Amino acid sequence: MKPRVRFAPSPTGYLHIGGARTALFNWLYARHMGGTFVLRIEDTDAARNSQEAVDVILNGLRWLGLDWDEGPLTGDATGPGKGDRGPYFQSQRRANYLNRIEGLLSRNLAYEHEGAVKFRMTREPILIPDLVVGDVLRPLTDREELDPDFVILRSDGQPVFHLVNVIDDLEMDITHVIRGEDHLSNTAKHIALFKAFGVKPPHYAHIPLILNGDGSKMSKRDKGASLMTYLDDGFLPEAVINYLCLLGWSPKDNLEKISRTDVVERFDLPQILRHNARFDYEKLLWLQGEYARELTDDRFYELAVHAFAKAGIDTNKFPLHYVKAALDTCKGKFKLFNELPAYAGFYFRDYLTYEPEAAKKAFVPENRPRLEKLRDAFGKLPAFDAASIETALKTTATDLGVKVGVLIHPTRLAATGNPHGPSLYHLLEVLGKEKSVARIEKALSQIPL
RNA sequence: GACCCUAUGGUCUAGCGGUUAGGACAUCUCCCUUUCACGGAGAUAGCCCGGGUUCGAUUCCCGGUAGGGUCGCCA
Repeated sequence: MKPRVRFAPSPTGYLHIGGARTALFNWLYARHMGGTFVLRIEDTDAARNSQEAVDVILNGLRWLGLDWDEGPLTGDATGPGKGDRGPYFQSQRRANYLNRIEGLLSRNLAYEHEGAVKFRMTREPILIPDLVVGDVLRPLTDREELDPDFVILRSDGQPVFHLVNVIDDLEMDITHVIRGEDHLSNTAKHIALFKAFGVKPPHYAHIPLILNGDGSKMSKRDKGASLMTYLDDGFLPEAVINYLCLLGWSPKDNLEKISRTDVVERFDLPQILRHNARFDYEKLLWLQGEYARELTDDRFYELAVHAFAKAGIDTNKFPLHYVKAALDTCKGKFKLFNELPAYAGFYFRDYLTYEPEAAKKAFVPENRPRLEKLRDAFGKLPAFDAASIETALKTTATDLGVKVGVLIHPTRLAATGNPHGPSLYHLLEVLGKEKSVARIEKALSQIPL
C-alpha cells in the first residue's frame, strides 16, 4: 500500500521555517515512495483564521515547489479542492467531529464535564513506536496522574486539536504522520484516541526541531523564523530546499549541494537525525551563492528585474540590451537578490552617492591630473569596448608611472560610487563612453584643488 | 515539579568496539586578481562529564550535566 502523508498547518498568518521543513520531509517521503502528499488546513480557531493566512501557507509551499496531491486549491475554505477525502479545511468538517464525539459518549469513552466533553484517557503508560526515535514508553506525568482525561470538545462547542487531528488522519487514511518532535509526548493521547475509534494508529516519525543559531528555541519573533523572510530577502527556493534537507537529514556520503531529484531518490525516514539542529545562516548563504551562479540567463534576468523594481528602480526605462549587458556583469558576483540594487544600481541611476570612506582616499588632489589624463584617453578611443578600455587605462598608468590600481580605484568610484562592483572594464563598456567620461568629469569636480 | 527526546570542531554532519576521527560552512594564511566574488593550496579547531562492560571505548550500559519537548477548554 502506497503511503499517504499530510502536512497540516494552522493558518496563523505565517509559515514557520520548521513547518516548511516538516512539509518538505512529508513531500520527500511521498515522492520517494510514490505515495500521496495531502495538505490539510487546521483552521478550527475561527477567530484567528483568514483567507490571507491560508494564502501565506499555500504561497510558501508553492514557492518551495512542494506540490500537494490532495488539498485546497485556493485559500477559500469553502472553495474547491482536489482529492476525494475532502473537505481539506477543518472548519468544513465539523459534522464529522460531532458524530465521532457522539460515538465516544455513547460508548462511555467520553463524558460531559462543565459544558465540555472530556475523553477517558488510559492510566497505563502508552508505547509510541516511532520510525525516527524508536519505541518510546510514555507514562503519565504527575499532573496528568491527578486528572488524565482531557477535553476534546470545548464548552464553546469547538473540538480541540488532538481530536480533530486524529479524526482527520483516520478519515483521510493517513499512513505516516511525519511531524515535529514537539508532538512526541502528545502522541500518547493520539494513540489512545485511535484505539477508542477502533482503528490502528498510523506510523509515526517525529523529526527534530530547528533552533536559532545560538541554540535557543526559534519562536515567531525570531528573525528568520518565517519562511517568507527568505523569499523577501531574495533567496532562491532551491537553495532553501537544499539547506532544509541538510538540517536533520543526511545523504550520508558527504554530499552538500544536492538536487531535489537526488534527494527524492535517497530520502528515507531512518536517515533522519534524532537531535535538534541549529539554523546556520552562513551555510544557507553559501548554498544560495552556489545556485545563484548557475541560474539560467532568463531566470536570472527575471529575478534581477524584480529585485530592482522592488527597490524602486524601473529597468524597463532602459533598452533591453543595456539591461541584459549590465546584469551580465553582475552574475555570480552577489548572493542575495535584494543586494543587487545596491550592487548595480549605478547602471540605472544618474546621480551617484560616493561611498565616503573610499571617496576620502580616492578623490585626493594628486589624482586630479591622473583622472584628467584617463578621461582624455577614454575620450579618444574609437571603440569603447572592455579590451580597448583596459589597454587605454594600462597605457595611461604606464605613462604616468603609476600602478594600474592607482587609476582603477578612483575610476571605479567615479563610475559606480562604490569601492566594490563588477569588472571595471566591463562595466565601463556597458555604461558607454559618454556616461563614463561624464562620470569621471563629475568625480573631478569632487576633488579639492 | 513529573515525564519524554537528544549530545562528534563555532555550525551542519560522516563514521567506528581498535581510524592519522572524514566532509561542508565559518575563521585564518598564501596563490590568482582592478575591487568584490569565484577558483586553487594550506592551517586552526571535535568525540559533554563520571562510572561500568571489555584486552581495548568516541562507539555498548548506567548515572550526572546541558539543551530541547510535553504535561491547555492553543495548534
